Order: sequence, then C-alpha cells, then structure tokens
Amino acid sequence: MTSPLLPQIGVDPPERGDAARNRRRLLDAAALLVAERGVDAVTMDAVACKAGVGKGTVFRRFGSRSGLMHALLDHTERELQQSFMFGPPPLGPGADPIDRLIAFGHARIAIVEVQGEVQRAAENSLEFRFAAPARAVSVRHVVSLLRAAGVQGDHELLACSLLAPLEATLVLHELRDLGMSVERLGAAWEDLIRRVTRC
Amino acid sequence: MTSPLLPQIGVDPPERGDAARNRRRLLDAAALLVAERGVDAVTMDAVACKAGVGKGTVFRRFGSRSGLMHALLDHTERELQQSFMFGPPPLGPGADPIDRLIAFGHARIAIVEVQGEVQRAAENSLEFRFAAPARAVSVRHVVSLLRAAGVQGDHELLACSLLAPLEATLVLHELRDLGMSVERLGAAWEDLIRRVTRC
DNA sequence: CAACTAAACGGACCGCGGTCCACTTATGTT
DNA sequence: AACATAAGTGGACCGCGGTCCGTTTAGTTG
Repeated sequence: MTSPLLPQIGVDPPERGDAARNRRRLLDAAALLVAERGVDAVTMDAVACKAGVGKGTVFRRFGSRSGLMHALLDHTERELQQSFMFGPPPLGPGADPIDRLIAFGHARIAIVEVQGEVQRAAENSLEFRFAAPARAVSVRHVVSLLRAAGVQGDHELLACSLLAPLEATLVLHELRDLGMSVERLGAAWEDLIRRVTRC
Repeated sequence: MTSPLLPQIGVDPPERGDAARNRRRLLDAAALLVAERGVDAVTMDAVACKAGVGKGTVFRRFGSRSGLMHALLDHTERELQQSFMFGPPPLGPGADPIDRLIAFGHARIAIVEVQGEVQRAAENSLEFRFAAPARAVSVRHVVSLLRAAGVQGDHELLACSLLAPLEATLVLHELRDLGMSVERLGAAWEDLIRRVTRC
C-alpha cells in the first residue's frame, strides 16, 4: 500500500494524461476562436477540429456548449472569488460590508464589459445559469455581506434578487442595446445597494 | 376613394384571410401540444403538422419558436396590462403606488406559477427577452410608479433591476429547484420594494 | 514484457430551429 | 370574368448541439 487509501470524499481521481492534454488543447482552441472570429464561431465541430480531436471528446470533457463556455470563464471567476475572499478592500475583507457589496457589483459589471459575450453563451443553459458552483459562491458571499451589514429579512432571496440585475445577458442589453454606460450601471447598482441596506 | 387614405403610420394592413385562419390553427395546435404533452413537445414541425400547414408558414407567422411562445402568452400579458392600467386597486390606479408595485410583482409571480414553462421558452431569444413590446410596457409602468412614489434617482435602470428578479427563468428556479413557496417569493418581493422605496 | 481493464476517443447519426425559393392563392381592379 | 400582383405557402435543405457505440489507448499488475 503506497497511499493510505482514505476515502477522499469529493475528490475524484485525476484524469488520464491524454485527457488532460486534450482538455488544454480544446480550451486553447476555443479561446482562439473567440478571439479571432467571435463567440458565434465557437461551434463544437470547429473547436474539435481546431484542437485536432473528435467531436465526442468535446462533449465528454465539457458536457455541452454552455459547459465549455463556463470552463472558458473559470479562470476569471476564480480570480474574482480570490479578490473578494482574500484580496484588498474594498472588494476583500476589511472594508465596510456595504462598500464591499458595491465593489462586488462594479467588478461584475466590469467583467461583463470584457467577457459578456462568452458569459451570455454560458448562461444559455439552465444547469450553468443557476446551479453552477460559481453562482452558489456569489450567493453565499452576498448573503454574508448582507448579514454583516445588519440587514434583516430573507437573505437568501434578497441575494438572488440583487444578483439578478447583474446577469450578463441583461447587463449586455443595457450596455449595447440601450446604450448605457458602465458608469451609469455602476451608479445605479450603488444606489440600489444603498437603498436596500438603508435603515 | 372609399377611405381617406390617411398615412396610418404604424398600422400595417390586416393579413389575408387564409393567413389569419392559419395563425389561429397554429396557435390552437401549439396550445394543445403544451396542454397534452408539455412545452418541450412544441417543436415547429409538430405544430406545423398538427395545424396541417407547412413548416415555413409557422416561421412566416411567428418568426421563431420564441415568437410563437410569445404569441401564446400574449393573451395573459394583455390581461395583466389591462389590470394594472385600468383595473381595480391595488393593481390598478387609485391605490398607493407602492402597493401597486407590490401587487404587480405578486401578479407576475402568480403568472409564472401557471405559465412559467412557456415563459421560459419565450425568454430563450434575445429579441423577445428584452426588446419585446410587452416588456417595454412593464418597464414604463414600473418607472411611473417609482416616480409617483417619490423615488429619486435613475428610474429607468432601477425599473430594470427590479424587473430582473421577476424573470420567469429565475422565479421558476426558485420555485422548482430551490423549493421555495410562492408566498415566500411574494414576501421577498414586498420586502424589496419597501426597502427600495423607503425614505 | 504481456496481459488486462477502465478510461478516452471519434465520427456516424439524429432531431430541431431556421432559411430559401419555386409555386399557389386571395383580393382588388378594369 | 379575366387579370395583375402582393401575400402566403410548403417542404427540401442546412448547420448546429447532442447522443451512441465500436475501437483505441494509457496506466497497472504480476
């Protein structure tokens, strides 16, 4: 016995070498396609072809197109999580919870401005729109900030309601179709938070 | 000259007799399919076949699957509009604007409970999710109620942000996946409105 | 090194949304 | 009644997301 063989609950065995290699190839190919031809050009066939693998492999790795998009966003998402969990104020711990909430919204809006198209593509599927682990983290974060700010009430649902106007699809619509500026969206977010947390 | 031939801006000529007949057939067929086999069974082919017309006709009439779903919701949507524009309080004019806002949210949530699946299918397309006339009416309504309630700030964006948590896809998720009750959602909505309109 | 097995692979296949265009028909005019 | 034409029609066709399953291969065991 070389290892203690503890149950390792929740930790599944690492994927095989070729699988990991193909995952990288696929992510690179997808990112390249987004960069040079836009998100609409990221079809599963195109990605598979560009990565030099079969279509089935793409689905085996990512489950669906939304899953692939989600994986593409994973890096940014983790960065944001790091920032609001361990980074400097006002996003990270140490600042007033209300200021942290405001900073959180600003950060999200800024990300939409850069990666909105991919985020929208990722939101197209139900399981990744609400059931994604990343979303759960955001909800918990907002809940804890609301609590820390002394807000009374149904924190869980209030958090969902506050997160809703930050959805990429809506923000993108406000930016592109309605011609609103990032500053205006940020100001409206701050106003919303101040109203909700007031008293 | 039998008619004054005024420009009639914004009023396009009525559709031909056979076209109107087929529109009805298609809507009936779609509604029937929803009722007996669920919204997923409402494929464009199935609807066309059940209505006894070609597939092209369905797209000519409704533009897309989302458009068809939207048309299916049109009746309910108009009813709601009538209610909050001309109906009795608290939804209609006469009541306190804050109470009207609260009633509006309750009404929307109740509709999701009944027609949520179809609404979700209708929300899948961009042009019908935000650019739909029905949505514009809702936004204007909320804006005017906010104004009437004496709320200061960016009414347009605040209205969008308040409407966001009422989106069918999210409400459906909260009801079905998270197991929340309609009452809880209604209470959270009321709480949100009171917070936002306070001071 | 040979044998074995679970994992990964790939591409044919399917169904659906959406487009296109040659053909048909309703409707108003002379 | 014959005509003109704009509107409507239908179904072949396309591309994409997603599934399936026979084949290949990486990693392990003796």
